[in-house]
Amino acid sequence: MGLRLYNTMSSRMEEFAPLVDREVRMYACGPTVYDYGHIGNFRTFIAVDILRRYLKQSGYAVKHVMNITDVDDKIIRNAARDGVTVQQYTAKYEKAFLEDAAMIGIEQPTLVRATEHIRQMAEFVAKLEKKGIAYRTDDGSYYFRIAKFPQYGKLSKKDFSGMVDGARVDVDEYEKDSARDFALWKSPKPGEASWETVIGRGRPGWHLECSVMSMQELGESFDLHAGGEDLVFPHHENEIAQSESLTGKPFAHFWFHARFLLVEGEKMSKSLGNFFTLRDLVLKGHKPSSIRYLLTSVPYRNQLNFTFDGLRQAAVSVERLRNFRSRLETGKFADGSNDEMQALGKETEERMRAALDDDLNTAQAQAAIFEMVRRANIALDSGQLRSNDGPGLVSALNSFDEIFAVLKDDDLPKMRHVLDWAKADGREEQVSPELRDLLRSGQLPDAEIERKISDMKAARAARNFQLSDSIRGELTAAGILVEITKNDIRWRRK
RNA sequence: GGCGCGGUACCCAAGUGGUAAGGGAGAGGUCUGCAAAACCUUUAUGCGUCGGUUCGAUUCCGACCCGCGCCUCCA
Repeated sequence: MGLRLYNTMSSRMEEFAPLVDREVRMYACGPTVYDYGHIGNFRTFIAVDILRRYLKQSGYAVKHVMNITDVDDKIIRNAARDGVTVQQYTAKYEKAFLEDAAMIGIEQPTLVRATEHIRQMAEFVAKLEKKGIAYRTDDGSYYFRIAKFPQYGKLSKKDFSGMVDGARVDVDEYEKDSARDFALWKSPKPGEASWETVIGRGRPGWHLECSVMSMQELGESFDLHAGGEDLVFPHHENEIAQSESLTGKPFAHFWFHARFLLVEGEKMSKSLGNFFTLRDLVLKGHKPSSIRYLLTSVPYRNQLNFTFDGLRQAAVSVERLRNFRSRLETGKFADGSNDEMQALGKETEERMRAALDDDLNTAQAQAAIFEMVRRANIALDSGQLRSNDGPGLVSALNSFDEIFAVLKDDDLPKMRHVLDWAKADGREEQVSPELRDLLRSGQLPDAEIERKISDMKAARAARNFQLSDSIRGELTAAGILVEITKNDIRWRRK
């Protein structure tokens, strides 16, 4: 039993088998760094991250490459507008993107940048032109001649066979042989960035960069290519056309596409006022772990409705898991072992594996872990959980977290970092009271809290509940949650 | 218009030709000095609507209604 994935190319589920045994070469289309990343972007990147993590957990060596699109029309225009270089313009957003990705638990792939491959892209176009597949227009732009690639449309299932080739179609400023022919290389515009290359001055088309960089890093044929569903056409279709018409070999074997998310039931857009960057959400006081959890809770091929209610629910779910782990780690159990608990850990790991093998069904994997938590909590409550049972359950939790990455309680420092950024960036008015409130709990040092906790213990030993409660009140006000258990007091930050 | 996806309890959401995972919320309860955490009970004879196939359909087929995506660079 291995991983089965939906392949956009074949429109069906397929057994995933890499070209080279035990090694996966995958390429994911990354961000265009012209602004801060929004939650829609991160849904896709998290879906790819889940795939990457699960491949690793399944024993594959994963070579995962992602591009940073640091040159495109919008970037060039904005840079020209601001009077800075393309590099100066994108540096800020690339840095922000990488910080955000790390904040939300995305493992960093090997990064490749478009601006560092301009020469190779021009050479690629030159080769295509030599084969008669690319052609130059009077203004110095280059286009891909779709008529030369009969399979064009095979990924997006579009039929271009009825197209009349050679009929000259007028498309405002450019002269193309066919309206469908797409730009490989664009001629320079006055006042905007361009590069001098073997095919002349200009700038690369967007589709070209992914073909060139993926094949350079992973070879002419590789295992899997990922991106958001919107990239199926034309971006990925064009990559296939460019790459396969040049090499004559199959390009990527699996095509992995993440579905768009909705926000409060509607497509996210600035005009609807439901457009959120990751940083917007943190400034509203939402934890990165809540956001990650919510984004992983619906399988990647289903539409996910992102709501603030859902975000709060996700926070509670994560809390439940963290509480459970803390119970396991800090509790004292009688010696011995319990057969049911011994089996539970293994059973849960198997259920999670079966769920993820099934086209990364994250919802079912989560259901499996919660089932375990409930059953183990019952055993904990009744004293049936023994000292030898802990490790198996912790191991299942760890397997879960290798994929979902929400158990580590490091939200507050991450959120503080966003707060600092907001201050430095003049966005102080966007900082919500909720965020400020939350971050206060980080201000009391551990030693101070421990001291108050031992005061509480002393007061309780003397049955001075009034004093104990007032100390607890102070801690609660400072954002510290205090739990009194049978023979101990546990605390954590809100 | 062409191609594709989906409509499951108060909310989010998985799933199956044989009688509905999981999470959240609400209500009641157990435990507890109180609180928190945890646990228990409870909330869809029902899975958009209407037909059909079948011993049996939420699951397959058809029609319709509604939502969503792609169809010139938005993940």
